[in-house]
Amino acid sequence: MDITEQLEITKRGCSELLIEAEFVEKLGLRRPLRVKAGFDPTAPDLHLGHTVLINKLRQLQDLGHHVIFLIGDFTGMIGDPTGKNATRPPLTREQIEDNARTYQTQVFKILDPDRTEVAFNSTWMNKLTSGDMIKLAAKYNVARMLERDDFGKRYRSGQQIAIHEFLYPLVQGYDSVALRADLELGGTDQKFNLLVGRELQKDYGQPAQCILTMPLLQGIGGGDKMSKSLGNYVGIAESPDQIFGKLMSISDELMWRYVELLSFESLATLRKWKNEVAEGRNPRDIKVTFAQEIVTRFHDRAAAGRALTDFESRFKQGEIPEDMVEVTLASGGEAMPIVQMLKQAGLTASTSEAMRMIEQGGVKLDGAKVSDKALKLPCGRPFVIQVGKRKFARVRLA
RNA sequence: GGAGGGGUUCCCGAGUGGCCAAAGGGAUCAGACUGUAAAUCUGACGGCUCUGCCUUCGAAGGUUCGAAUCCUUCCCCCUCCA
Repeated sequence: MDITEQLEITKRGCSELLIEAEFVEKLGLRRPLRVKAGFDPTAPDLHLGHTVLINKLRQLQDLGHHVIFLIGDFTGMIGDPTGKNATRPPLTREQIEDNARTYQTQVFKILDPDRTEVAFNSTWMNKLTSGDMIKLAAKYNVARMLERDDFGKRYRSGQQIAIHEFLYPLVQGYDSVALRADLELGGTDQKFNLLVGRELQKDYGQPAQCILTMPLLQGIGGGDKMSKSLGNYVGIAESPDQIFGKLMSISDELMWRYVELLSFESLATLRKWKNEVAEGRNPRDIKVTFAQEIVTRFHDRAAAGRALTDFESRFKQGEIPEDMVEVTLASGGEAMPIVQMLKQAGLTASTSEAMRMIEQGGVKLDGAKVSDKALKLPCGRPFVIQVGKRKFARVRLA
């Protein structure tokens, strides 16, 4: 593939490519480039936000480059300095290996296992002597460290910076030296650390790696970055229905960002889609195609098909989904107030919320809106209860 | 070590003795609209055996008919100086 095309694919969706001219030069070498990306060894439960970077690795892999999936087991002892959790309990060897395995099963849904080298930075870091460590530390100085935004802020505001935190960027940089990386990928927040790698490689007499930073993916609500704690994420281990439904709920505007960063459709196809939408095609169609692609990636084509038909019947035609949670509640043979059922079936967080939902007309029983808060339901036959648009359960009293 | 400022319901943030389950904003949820969405509008947003009752305003005590608001002790955070 010609260099211009490779460059375009590499830059797709990225935040920055440093330094583009150097990268073009490296491509001109006509050999597989060594592409490095580091990952934290803490418990990995990946969501689509994490996959932005991994997708990029995949694209580079498809271009014939050599991807090194680096697990920062040594760096994990330091913990990336965020100022928040400077002291993190060190992981045991066992935990790290366990996490590494989980990582791989998830990551290899995207990356080609045969063309991916998995490395642990403890491999070389544990061999460094104290003397080597001092030599490494001597390569950088405090003023430069303080250029890192996070360190700078903390320094100016008088918050503590532990000495070992300075080692984090150095170790990460040294990894690039040890791996002779040609290109390192990271989130935009990693820019500083990635640049340290460049500097250290020069110090160690190697050509400096190029740097490709990827933006943080926004959550499904737009706005904040996707994160588990904000609840605006799409986990790659989620069910086809969940993934599909969540992706369909994103805004039209955000959809383009998602497609750019998450889809493997070619840039030409993306341009075509945009034109079509500009000419009046319903963006919904694009979203369906895209959501199908993602479900297929983490499950399979059949699951994607099912998720779609399920989704259509549920929302478009207002029908209830085929498979829903089935709950059996013990009532001791007595009829149970519906608010209790809603709570006990996990459809609402409390009976108070159940009351509110009914008041607001958000509760349906066998498809009919419930308006009586005091309604009691008898034992025996199952009821299909719906709360809001998305929550369903088939509940039976025993 | 010294001086000062704070800790309020998911978050930010008002409230300085009763009208406070606590303003306002954000987030979230429901309803309408729609393309399932966004935007917009409406409403909800501690709990319960729900026209009432119970528990919340860093923690524990105390004053008072009555406290998020006053007092005491303790815990935690921040700013400035050394």
